[in-house]
Amino acid sequence: MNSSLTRREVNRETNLVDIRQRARELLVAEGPAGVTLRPIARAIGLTAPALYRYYASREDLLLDLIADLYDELTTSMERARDELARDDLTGRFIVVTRAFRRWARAHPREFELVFATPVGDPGAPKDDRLEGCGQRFGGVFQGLFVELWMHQQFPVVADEQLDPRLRRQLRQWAADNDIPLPLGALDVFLTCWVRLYGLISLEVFGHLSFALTDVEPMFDAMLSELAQRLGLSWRAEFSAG
Amino acid sequence: MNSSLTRREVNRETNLVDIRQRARELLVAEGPAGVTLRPIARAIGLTAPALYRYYASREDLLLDLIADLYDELTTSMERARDELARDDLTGRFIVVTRAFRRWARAHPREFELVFATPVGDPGAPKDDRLEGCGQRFGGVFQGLFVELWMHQQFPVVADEQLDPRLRRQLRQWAADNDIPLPLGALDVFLTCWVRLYGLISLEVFGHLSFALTDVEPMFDAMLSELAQRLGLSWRAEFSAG
DNA sequence: CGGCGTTTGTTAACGCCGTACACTGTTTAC
DNA sequence: GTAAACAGTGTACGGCGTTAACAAACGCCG
Repeated sequence: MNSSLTRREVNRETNLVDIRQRARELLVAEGPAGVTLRPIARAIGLTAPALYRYYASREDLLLDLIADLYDELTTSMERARDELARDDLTGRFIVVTRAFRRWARAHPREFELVFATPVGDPGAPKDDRLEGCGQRFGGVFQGLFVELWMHQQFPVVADEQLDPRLRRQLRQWAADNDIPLPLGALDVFLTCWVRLYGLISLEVFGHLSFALTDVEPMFDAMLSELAQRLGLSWRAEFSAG
Repeated sequence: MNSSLTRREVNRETNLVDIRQRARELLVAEGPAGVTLRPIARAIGLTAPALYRYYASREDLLLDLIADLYDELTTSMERARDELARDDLTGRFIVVTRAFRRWARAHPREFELVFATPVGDPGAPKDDRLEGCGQRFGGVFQGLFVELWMHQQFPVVADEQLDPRLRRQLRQWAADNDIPLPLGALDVFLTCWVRLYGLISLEVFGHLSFALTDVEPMFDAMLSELAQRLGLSWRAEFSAG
C-alpha cells in the first residue's frame, strides 16, 4: 500500500501539482506577467495567501515553473535521442536539435520564460535549482559531442591558435567538468550552441520575420552546415529545383 | 524666436521628454516590470491619470520607449560606422558589430526589452513604430552588406543549391526591399545575423556563463570567422601564447 | 482514546498597480 | 471677450503581492 503517506502529505503533493499546472496554463494563455497568485489559488479552491504555504513568494513559484519547463525540454530532447540507436550519432545530433526547435516553437511563452529572462546582473543570485536544470540540459548536447569526438574526431584548431584569453577559459571549463575534449572542440561546441540558440530564439521572438515566413528550410540548412563541420555525412534533402 | 510654439506645446514636449527619461531610468533600475505610471508621474510633478494625456496606456508608453531604445542603438551603430572612411568596409563591419555588442552589454535591461519581448504570436499586432525602427536597425547591416558585395564579391552558393523553400522566401524578400544581392549572399547575411544575435544575447542573458566568464575573445574569434567568410582580411590579433 | 503541537487553511488589511470618470482651472483661437 | 480645447486634479474600482492574526484539521504520543 502507498498509505505510508499521510493524508496531509498526499494532499500537499496534489496541491503542488495543481498549482504548477494552473501556473503553466496561465503562462501559456497570458505570458509570464499573467502568472498571478489569485487566479491560481481560485482554480484549485484556495485563497491567495494559502499559496504561501507552498511557495515563499510568486518569484519562488516562477522559479519552480522554470525548472519544470527546463526539465520538460530536456526530457523531450533525451527521448528523441533515445529513439535512435546508440551508435547513430549523426541521427541523434539531428533529432536532438530538432526536438529543441520543436519544443521552442510549440511553447514560445515557456521558451521566453526559460531562455530570455536575464539571470540577474551582478554575480547572478540565481537559484540552485536552475543551475542543475541548465547542467542537465547542456549535458545532452555535451554528451553527444563527447561521443561524437570519441567515435570520429572532426578537425579542430590547435590550442595555440586560440586566443589565449579564450584558451584559458576553455581549459578551466574542461577541467571543472571533466570534459575529455581538446580546447578546439570546445570552441566548436560553443559555436554550434550559438548558432542553434541564435536561430531558434530569433524565430520564436519574430526577429527573422523581416525576411522569412518559414524558418524551417534555413534551420535545415544550418544543420547541414553544422553536420559538415562535425564530419557527419548528413545533408538536408530537398527536392531539386 | 522659437515662439511659433505655444506655451502649451512647449510644455507638452518637455513633459514627454521627462516621461520617457524617467521611464528609462526605471527600466534600468528595476527592469521592464518596474516601469510603472505612478513613480513616473510623481517624478515630474504630476499624478498618474495625467499621463493618459500623453499615452493611451502603459503599454503604449512602453512601445514608445522601445522605439527610443531601438533608435539609440541604431544611432550608436551608425556613429561608429561613420567614424571610418566610406571605403573602409572591413573596419566598418568590425566597429558596427562591436557597437552592437557594446550597447547590449552596457544596457542589458534595454536589450531585453527590445530584443527578447515576443512580438505577439498570432499575426503579430505589433505597432507600426517598431516596424520602422527595426527596418532602420537592420538597414545598417544590410547597407554594409550591399556595399561589401558591390566592392568585392565573396563566394556564395548558386541559387540552385539553396533549398527551394528558402530560395523562394529570399527572392521575395529581395524583391520587396529592392536588395540587389544574389540569394546566396542573402543567405550569408542571415547566417551572420544569427551568429551575431545568438552570441550577444547568450552573453547578455547569462547563458554562456557555464563555460565563459569573458565572452570578448569568443566574440572576436567569431568576427574573424565572419570576416573571412566575407572575404575581408581582418583577424582579431592577440598576443601569441 | 485524549490531548497537544504542527500544519494548512481562513479573513482582514496594507500599499501598490492600471485605468475610468467627473470635474476645474488655464490656455488658445476666433 | 468669450467659447472651445486642453491639461491637470481627486476619487474610485478592481486587481495585485504580501503580512498578520486566527481557526480548524491533522498526526503523533502517552
